[in-house]
Amino acid sequence: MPPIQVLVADDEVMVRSGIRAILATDDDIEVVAEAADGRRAVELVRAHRPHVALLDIRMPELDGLAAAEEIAVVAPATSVVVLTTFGEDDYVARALGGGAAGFLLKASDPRELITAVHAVAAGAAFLSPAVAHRVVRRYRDVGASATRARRRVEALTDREHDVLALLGAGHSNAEIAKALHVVEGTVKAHVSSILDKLDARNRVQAAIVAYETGLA
Amino acid sequence: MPPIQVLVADDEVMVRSGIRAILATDDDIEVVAEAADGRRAVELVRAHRPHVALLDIRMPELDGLAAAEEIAVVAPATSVVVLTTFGEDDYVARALGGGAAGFLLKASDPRELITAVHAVAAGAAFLSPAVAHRVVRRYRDVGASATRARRRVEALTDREHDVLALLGAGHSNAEIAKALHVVEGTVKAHVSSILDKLDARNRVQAAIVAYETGLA
DNA sequence: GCTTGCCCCTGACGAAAGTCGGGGTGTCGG
DNA sequence: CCGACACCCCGACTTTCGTCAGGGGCAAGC
Repeated sequence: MPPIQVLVADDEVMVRSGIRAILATDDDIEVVAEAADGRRAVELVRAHRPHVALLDIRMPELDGLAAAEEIAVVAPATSVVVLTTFGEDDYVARALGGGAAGFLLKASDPRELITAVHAVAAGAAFLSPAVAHRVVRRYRDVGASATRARRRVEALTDREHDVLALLGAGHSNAEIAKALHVVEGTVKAHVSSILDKLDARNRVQAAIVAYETGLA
Repeated sequence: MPPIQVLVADDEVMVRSGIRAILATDDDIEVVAEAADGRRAVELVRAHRPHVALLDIRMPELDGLAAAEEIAVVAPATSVVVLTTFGEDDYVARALGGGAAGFLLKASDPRELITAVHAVAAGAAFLSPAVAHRVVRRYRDVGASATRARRRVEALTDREHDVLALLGAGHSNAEIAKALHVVEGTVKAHVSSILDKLDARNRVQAAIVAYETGLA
């Protein structure tokens, strides 16, 4: 098969040549361009259409995150790997949200770099160990709690569902009553029943359940 | 370096030998054991301590998900890759939650299999393209709302933070008062101030903010 | 056709939440 | 030194919640 074409972007020459050297050890990878800032990286991606773009976050002009977002728009076929020193949570969220397929720490084993390039070139996601933990944990937490909560919510009647959805959005009983065209007393009774079924002691706990199931 | 030792578990012989054949093309990978069901897979992992365990989800005795969970406990050094036909959301959540580091679809390019083994052996996470989308999307959504909420929470004082955390967990003012060793009136005043700063009309809305920031 | 059970509705009443005004303390700039 | 300010604390008052004890409709089973 044809080699994987890669663009490398980092403001330090040393780092760029280091990455080049590492990637050179793999026959299937070819570095086709280098950029010292984010703006130039985007331009070169437009020109070369590489399979993979390796972007440092800390770069002048346009940082790696902003560059990743632009690349996702102007060259969606190019997979972006974001490279950084720290696995800061906000960075990870923004990188992945912005369309990056990989997130690699500079402290990683050089071989990970090669693996990551192969992975994202194939369309998969690759996350450095330290980063992977957080993403997976969060994914699991959200998924697990949602599943748990969903089971309890299934016991509710249709009307109670309606009430819970509004309750979970932070509405008062009076507001819910108006929305459902009943008097407040009715809503209170429904809420009472909901609390009972969800095993909640007050509406805040019920709201959390609603929130977890995506009702709110 | 020493080759990556791999265990392959699938109830069909054909699939196992197929995987073997694919992995054989990589010099750094060595299949050290095969299992036809989950129970046996766990036993063999205990015995061989391979670097990577490749588990099909659909297996007799113990399915791949349950096996992955057991392996995470009895042999945490072994990285698990879950292999399946469909990227069903519940499967992904359970697999990753159960400690799997990789999730691969059988429809994938065979080369992904090799890349995935390398990736998880290095401690990273590897997700098949289709699966990666979902995980990343969810991660981003959660992260985005958390970031938004976090900004508002920064305006709170230390004490208000404490109160919000307990409030978000569904505790009553009386309970919060007891926990913080103040009288209820004080807590109410704090809550009032929190509602003001968070632009919330009642404690449920405040709780949602707390929940989004991970305070609760 | 009657009972039993479930759902949706309602009003009254005690309990919790939220508002308001205010007191004490520490810190910072005039 | 002394406002001005921010934080934490408190109690009295009003509003909202949550519980309790029902009534009416509707469908399933005897």
